Amino acid sequence: MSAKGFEPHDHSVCIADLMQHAQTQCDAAGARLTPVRRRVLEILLEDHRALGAYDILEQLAEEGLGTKPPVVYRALDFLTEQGLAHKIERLKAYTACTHPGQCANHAPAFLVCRDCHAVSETELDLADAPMRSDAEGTGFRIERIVVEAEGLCPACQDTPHG
Amino acid sequence: MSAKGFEPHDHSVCIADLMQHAQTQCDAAGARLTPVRRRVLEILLEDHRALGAYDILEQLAEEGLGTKPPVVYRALDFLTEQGLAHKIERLKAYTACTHPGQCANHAPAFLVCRDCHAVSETELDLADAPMRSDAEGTGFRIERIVVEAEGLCPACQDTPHG
DNA sequence: TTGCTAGTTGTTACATTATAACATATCAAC
DNA sequence: GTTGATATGTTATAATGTAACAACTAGCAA
Repeated sequence: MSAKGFEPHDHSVCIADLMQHAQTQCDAAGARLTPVRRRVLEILLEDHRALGAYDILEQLAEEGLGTKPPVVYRALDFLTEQGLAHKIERLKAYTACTHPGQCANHAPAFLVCRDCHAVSETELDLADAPMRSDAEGTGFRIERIVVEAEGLCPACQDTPHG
Repeated sequence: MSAKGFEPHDHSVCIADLMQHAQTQCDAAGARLTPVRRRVLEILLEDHRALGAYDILEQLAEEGLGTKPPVVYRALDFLTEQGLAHKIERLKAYTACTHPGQCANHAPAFLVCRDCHAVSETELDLADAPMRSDAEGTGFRIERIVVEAEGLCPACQDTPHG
């Protein structure tokens, strides 16, 4: 699977696969995918979009899973630490990882629709990261790379505010 | 302390050049580099670092140039629209552009020290942007690319919290 | 069983970042 | 000097995020 956000696919299978992977990975890591954490991941997976922390919290509240900001921020911290979700810095919003288990030599890179916040994720090979040579020349030690391309997804080019 | 690519340089010349360029560019564009805007740019240029909006505002306040958030945010909006400053999304902070006039076919890319917030800017050729092929394949229209490599600058590798 | 430990959740309170909206002032052209 | 556009001053509040501590829970050991 490459950038799949904007391409049709069987999304229920997509969700099931990623939830399954999440459970497996947490088991292997000795981490606990508790009800809140699991539900936050499910909410993020409902759509390939970025959601604000308070949007997620609203859903949790409706379902009786928590009403205060720390609840959702802690779940998001857990999920991002496990590599199961990512923050889209540009939007201050969060999205489920669609390339789990590929974080070793890769950095996630995103296509982000500025209109509907749809997100498509691909992986960037760290070996040929753009500014790698600059970093090496100056002795800067890169730990993490944020790559976010902002623009309009196909749907929003046709019907803005979709 | 200054870091242009984290390399030593005559920073007073660096500042003078960039201020001169800013003035020229604003004149050409029919934009007004007013006292507040000019001063904000100068503050950003004092160091090759990213500063929070409220840090800048604090300086403006000391100098009697403004005390309320909109003052600094409006100046920053102006400067970023003119391509004279950039926002480092990852830090919610702002830095002066060190490659003015190169925004046509290039996207700025940053090395950002997570410790001292020093910033080094390079330009990325949009033609070989990482996710370009993905975007073209799906019909996504890229308008802007955020590239921020976070890590430790040489100085902070030696003396954390420098 | 009891109680310990580590991790998770609940809650209060607050910090930080950012913007909407409207009044006032200034500039630049006519 | 009037006018229209642009810039600034100000109030108020929105949106995002965190520190700190109390309460609960699961797993485990005595």
